[in-house]
Amino acid sequence: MTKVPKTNRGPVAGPENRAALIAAARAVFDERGLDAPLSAVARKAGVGQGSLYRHFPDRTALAVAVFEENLVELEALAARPGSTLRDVVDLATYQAQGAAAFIETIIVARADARVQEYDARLRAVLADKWAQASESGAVAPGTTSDDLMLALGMVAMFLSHAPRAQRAEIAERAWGLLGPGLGRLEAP
Amino acid sequence: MTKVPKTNRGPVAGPENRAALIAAARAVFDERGLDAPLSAVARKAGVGQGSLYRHFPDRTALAVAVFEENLVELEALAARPGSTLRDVVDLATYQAQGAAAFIETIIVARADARVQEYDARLRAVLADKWAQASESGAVAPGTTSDDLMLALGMVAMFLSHAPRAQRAEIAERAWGLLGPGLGRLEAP
Amino acid sequence: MTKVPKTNRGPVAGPENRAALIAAARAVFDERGLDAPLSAVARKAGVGQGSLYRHFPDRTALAVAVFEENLVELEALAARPGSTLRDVVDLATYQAQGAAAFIETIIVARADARVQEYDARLRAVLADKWAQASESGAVAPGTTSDDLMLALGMVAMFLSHAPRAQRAEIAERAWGLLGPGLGRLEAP
Amino acid sequence: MTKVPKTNRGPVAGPENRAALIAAARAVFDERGLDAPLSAVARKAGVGQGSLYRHFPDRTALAVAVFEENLVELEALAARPGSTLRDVVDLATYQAQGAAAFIETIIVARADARVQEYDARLRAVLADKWAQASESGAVAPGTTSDDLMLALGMVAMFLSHAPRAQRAEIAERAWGLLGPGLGRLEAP
DNA sequence: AATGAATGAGCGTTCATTCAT
DNA sequence: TATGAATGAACGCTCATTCAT
Repeated sequence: MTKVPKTNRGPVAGPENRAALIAAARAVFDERGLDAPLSAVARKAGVGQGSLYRHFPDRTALAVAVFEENLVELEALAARPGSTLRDVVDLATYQAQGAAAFIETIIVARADARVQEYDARLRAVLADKWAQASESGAVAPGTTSDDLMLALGMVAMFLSHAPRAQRAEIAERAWGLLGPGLGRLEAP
Repeated sequence: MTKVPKTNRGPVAGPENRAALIAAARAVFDERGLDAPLSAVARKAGVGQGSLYRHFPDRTALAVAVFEENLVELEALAARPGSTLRDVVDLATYQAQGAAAFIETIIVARADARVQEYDARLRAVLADKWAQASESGAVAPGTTSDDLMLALGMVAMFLSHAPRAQRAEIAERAWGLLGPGLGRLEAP
Repeated sequence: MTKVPKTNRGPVAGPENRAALIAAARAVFDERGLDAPLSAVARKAGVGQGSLYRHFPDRTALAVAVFEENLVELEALAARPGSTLRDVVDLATYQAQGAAAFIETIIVARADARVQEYDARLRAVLADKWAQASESGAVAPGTTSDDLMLALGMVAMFLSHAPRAQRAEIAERAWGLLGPGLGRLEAP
Repeated sequence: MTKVPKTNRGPVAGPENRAALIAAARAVFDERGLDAPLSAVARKAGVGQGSLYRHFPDRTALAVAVFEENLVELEALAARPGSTLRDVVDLATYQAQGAAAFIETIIVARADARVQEYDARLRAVLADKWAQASESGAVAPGTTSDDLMLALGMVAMFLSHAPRAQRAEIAERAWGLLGPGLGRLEAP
């Protein structure tokens, strides 16, 4: 008559669960749309509802976590010696396509502290790279890295509601239109 | 189980109610966000739930009605002799600021027949005006009116989630970035 | 600017509408199930909601009307010289198959005065014919016309929820089981 | 927007709730008719709406649960050495009187997989007992256990809409009529 | 620390019924 | 007299959130 609890692997499971939840969220929201029930994420991650809440108290926390994963990649690329501003923009665009379902969440919650922190970090990466490109004359005169943030925001926002299959093409066309206004972006 | 309705002003109330509902929807969604309860719209319009559903069976119908109101204005402007493509784009941008809360609804429902009809009408207005502007060399070489649709879509989508107070400034900056890629847009 | 009311053919339309409504009710309830909206009946009959209500203030009124149409036929058959009790039962069974969707309504509303009046008339027809059959020894000893009412009720009730395509076969099997308990029912 | 639930007795309440819901359903549907609101069942069971839906996602699930409770009893009786087919039929008839409000639900949903499974189990019990009775010559020649299923269906369906107080008497009269067609049903 | 059943407010939607025209 | 838009209570259902285990 001894009870056999399903599993409770103790503290070690924490980080694993966190990662599993992020991956599950990417999959679930991409498949079932932005307002899929959070319970579906927990189920997909093989984790209880309560654990989801412990790690991510709301949708915004989940979205920020996804973008932070992406941001780490982006910062790494930016730090790589030969990388250009254009490379960074291209990666960000590519990431947006894979995190489309979270974009709106983060835009809506732009006043949230966690989002603002993320935003500042992204802004810093771009500003830094922009300064480099600027020295090489690779940006349009009279523009700033804020313009690039705006452009990226527009592209990301538009991609966020595009059918997955068309995202790449749309992104290319969109940057085609924005290119002349921003500059080459390719530092030598 | 007998119902005692407060008032029933009869069928004449129909068109009035329709207009009241659209106005209420503009107000409610703008104040309370895109997923304000439809019941709030009915209440604000001073109309029963059932009447809301008779006029607008779903959110998309409401959004399309708002955009169709706007489109009539836009078609009138486009038909006015001296008007330029830029005038049309400016009006569309201005309208988007006032209908921000409906933009996402219509983008999400892009496969819906009612939306597609609206989309075709808008596309026609722009294509027509684009052809004029093209003759005067007011558009960037190699671009088409589809590029303008994309640009308008991006701007509108981005405005849709911007705080009302910043929309005008954002729109201006956005078109500033898109201008070089599209052309002057001002037919002589 | 003269208003053109759809149609209002005056009092003459009354009886026509009544018949159209009954026919529409048969069709609609048979297709869409017992709880199809009454508005669908009005629409199918090409008649306003209000007119439906004038003629038939509730579902029961509609059901009773259908059964009264049937009852007229049944009384005519019963009055025809050579007809046997079995003929009457067969016709009633056949009618039940065509009015299946109304049977439950009438059973549920058995306490309603209109239903009781219908019930009494049906009972009278059967009792009369039963008396005839009884003289010829065509009914099982110890049974009464009340037993026949019960049997008919059971068959009708069961048919009321059977798929249309199986009703005839079910009816036959059912009477096959009930036959020995009731008697031949065929007066010479 | 924080919720303050009255109580949450935790997972242990699960099985208790399930039983309470079935009991509540029996009571509520019997008192208030077949289409009593499900919320009334939840309230009577002292359980949240969501819990009702977790246990029984629709009316059919509730009806099947009730009949399965009954079926367990029936199978037990059938397995008892001295029991006759008639005993089984009598118990089923008795059970139908207590579950009257669910009968129609189950008949209407006859295509549902859960109902079909129940149906198959019931059919099996009757077929088994029928075979026994058949050996003793207790069934009418030319009939099969399918005829018994039909008869039981008719009786149950008719009972389902009979006033509680009259059910026992009606059942007796009904089987009185059906008896001669089916046989004695009493194995020695 | 993890689980997942329980909770219940709130949503969209339906439809019997009324009544100005 | 006929029309059909207006009404609004009530339903089924979902899901973010809590908390006993």
